[in-house]
Amino acid sequence: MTDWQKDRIETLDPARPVLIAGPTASGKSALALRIAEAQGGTIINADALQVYADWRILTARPGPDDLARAPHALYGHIPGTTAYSVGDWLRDIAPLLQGTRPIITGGTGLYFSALTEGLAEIPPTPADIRKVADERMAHEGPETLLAELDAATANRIDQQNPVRIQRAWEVLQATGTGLADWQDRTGPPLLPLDKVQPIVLSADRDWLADRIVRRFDLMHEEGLLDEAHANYDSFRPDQPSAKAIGATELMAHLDGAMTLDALRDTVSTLTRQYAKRQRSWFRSRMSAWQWHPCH
RNA sequence: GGCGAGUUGGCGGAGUGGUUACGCAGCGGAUUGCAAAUCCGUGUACACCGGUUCGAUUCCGGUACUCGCCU
Repeated sequence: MTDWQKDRIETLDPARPVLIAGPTASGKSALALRIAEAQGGTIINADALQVYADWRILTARPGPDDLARAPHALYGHIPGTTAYSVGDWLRDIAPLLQGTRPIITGGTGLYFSALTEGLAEIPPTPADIRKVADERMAHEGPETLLAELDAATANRIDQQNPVRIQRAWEVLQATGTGLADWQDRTGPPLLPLDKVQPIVLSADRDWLADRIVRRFDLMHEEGLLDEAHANYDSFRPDQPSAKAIGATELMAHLDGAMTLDALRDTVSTLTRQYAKRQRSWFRSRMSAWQWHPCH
């Protein structure tokens, strides 16, 4: 165990929940594991892609050895073909907060913000409405759906962002109430910040970039290509788990359309860019958290 | 040695006598339900030296380098 981790853990109250956010490849999982072993607790996933059953290696989900060291929850519990969102995650995590002390770990800023700041209780979008929305977006374009929104919502959302428009349209369509109205009635959070020990790991840009490349090599050694082969036949680029960075690229590699070196470069670049977006979220939305350098 | 083509920002790649090409990467940002998603913002670069011109990355000459063909 490295010194900073040991020092950090000793300051933690074993009775209170711990939240660990941080950019990809910063060592969140390792820290969570050590906290669980030292103080007890259940490690709960707060990563949007690690909930999926396929792509265990690619998404850096804990493996059998890790699972044996401490109780884990919400990892790989959703089929890669099933849609999943922050709302689903909040509903999944709610009952777990009653049990043993939670150690919530992940890189999805939206999930943490929803958990500690609250999320409007909007019913999930029915599959048929999603389908219509997808088709209309493709054929008629976002402008058409934007024009059908209520004024309050249209004013609030980013009108240049097609997925924002589609979400707002789906909510209005499915519930008859505008997204803005729903958001204005947002209830209290499941886990307010003052009830938890929130940690953000911060990593030096270059240090992380190097880790990201090395992690690809580790994944490769661990059997990334085997995992890709196993997923090959059922792979659909539009299924939810296909959003994992590297999934479509891995398929391209198996098809002979991309060399291993190109795959490595591409995945590293995409991952670095993802880490940058994470940093943006953390900086702007988690300034009240306890920031801690991870190296 | 001769002839020809070329030399544009980190990379790729248009173009013009005087106003931002653009794409990628990089950097910054937004983000209350597909978030590892999606979106927004951000670069005076025109090989070098002269000449013509009110003005040259763009025209002319030379130099250097690159590529091709020839000897």
